[in-house]
Amino acid sequence: MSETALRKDSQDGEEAVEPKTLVEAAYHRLRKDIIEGNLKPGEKLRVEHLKNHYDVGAGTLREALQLLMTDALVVAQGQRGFNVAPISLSDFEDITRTRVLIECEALRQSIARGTDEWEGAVMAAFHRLSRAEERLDWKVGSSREEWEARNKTFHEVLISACPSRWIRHFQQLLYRQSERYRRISMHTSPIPRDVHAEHVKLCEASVARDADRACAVLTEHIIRTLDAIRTLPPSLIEGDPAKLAKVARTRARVLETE
Amino acid sequence: MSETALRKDSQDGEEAVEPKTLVEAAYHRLRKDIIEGNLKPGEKLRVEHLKNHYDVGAGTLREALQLLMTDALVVAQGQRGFNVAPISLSDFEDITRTRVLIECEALRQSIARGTDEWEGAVMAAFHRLSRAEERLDWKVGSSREEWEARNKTFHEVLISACPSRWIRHFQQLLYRQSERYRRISMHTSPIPRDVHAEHVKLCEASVARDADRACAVLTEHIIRTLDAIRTLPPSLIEGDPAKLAKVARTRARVLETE
DNA sequence: CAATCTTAAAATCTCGAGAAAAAGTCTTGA
DNA sequence: TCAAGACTTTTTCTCGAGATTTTAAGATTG
Repeated sequence: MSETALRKDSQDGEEAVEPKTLVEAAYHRLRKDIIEGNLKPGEKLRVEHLKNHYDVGAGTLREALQLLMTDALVVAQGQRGFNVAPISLSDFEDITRTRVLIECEALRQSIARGTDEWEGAVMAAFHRLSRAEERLDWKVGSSREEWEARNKTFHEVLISACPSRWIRHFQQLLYRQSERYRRISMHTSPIPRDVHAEHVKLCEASVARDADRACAVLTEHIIRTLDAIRTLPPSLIEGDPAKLAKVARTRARVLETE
Repeated sequence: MSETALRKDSQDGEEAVEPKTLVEAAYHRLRKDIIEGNLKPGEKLRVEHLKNHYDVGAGTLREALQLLMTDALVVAQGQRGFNVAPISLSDFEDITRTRVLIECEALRQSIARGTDEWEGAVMAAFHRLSRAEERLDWKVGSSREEWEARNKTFHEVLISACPSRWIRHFQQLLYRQSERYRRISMHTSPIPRDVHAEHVKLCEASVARDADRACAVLTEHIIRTLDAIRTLPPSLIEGDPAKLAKVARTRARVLETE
């Protein structure tokens, strides 16, 4: 159904289980399109058009949409259908701050209760991430996707020893949200940070069981993405209602004629 | 749709807006029944039977169920339908600990950024809660419900000055979860704590802008409910699958013949 | 020209029926 | 007595069509 920590099929590190139902499949495809920006923030999601594009019935698509509300990637109001959740700088600031709170707590718990096996998993994930970072070319999509996946895995493994299901659930929610913003910064931001150095320090501090230092590094790490977004032109981030409506209209026509 | 902080219709303190659609109505009724325990934890939710009871179509009920997954009150797996989210002592411990983290952060932010108007609202909510506590009789349902509502409002107002939508969202999620457990302790627990004294201290510290003390009191306050649950016989809390299946069966028949 | 009312179009919401899957039941055999 | 397999029943999942509401456009009036 979803890989959220509160649900049962969540122990996969990299890839989720096979969707068993059309609703799940549509849910995953929609989520991907929203996070990757194929469906723009604030855009109206017309069931009539989308059902053709995703090859499912109207009711099925509606259910997938309802499911996406769980991740706060889709919003709905009364009798006026669904919209992609809008984005804004203030929202991203909120997400970032809250993520610092949640993820640091998760890391603290993980460091406190992690076993040797956990340390090994951290080292392994770090190593795989390092390899991906070595051959990372921002202009090549596949390379970027590989890094993205391994980065996610690394952060997940770091807090995998956190025993709290709710903390992990919130972490996933916020990470997924921030993914949307990171996409924007990756496509446009010209300042390549030394993420590798940050990962090194984070890995070291964690395995050394220095919770305070690890959290400090992690906080820095998370906040830097916020700074990268802050330098972007506001037009990319702000959800101008008029512009969004136009985008939604044109997009709908495109999907219609496909 | 729901009063979650992330959605738009959330500024009502006491009662939500009128449901504009059948899905919303079914969602609210189902949520009420789950929180109040009319639908037992772990119980199977058969669409075929429930749609009669709630007087909606099958698809409509399915959508309401999907929506309830947002609040983690309903779980679903693959092709095997929906279940009420099970409960357990360890889950409640997790909820409580996470709630302490979230709610303290919310209170800190609220105390830091609250205006005089906020102080006034806190005093007002506290006063109304005190009145309800004066005439609180645990054996009278209406009195208990009044207290429950005002208690919720008081805690909501306390953190209403917290500017973070996500923190407020998580707070509502966790509060709603804990409501299920509190119901159990209220119906059976014989140890009436002096909640009023706790509320007094909490209110005083908050208005005095003493964040550290307020959080300490709040932490105590939240954890005490956990202690109350801990004294209960495990049978009330544990979700025995076999027993639950039986309960589900009989309950389904009851609904069917109604 | 702006504002309001009327009319037409599009989109949402809702329902019931049919296909696919799971669970339950019964028979058969060791 | 227990286990395995085939059959039946129940339940879930999916789809398309009709009713209701929102949105857009056009006409009318001050």
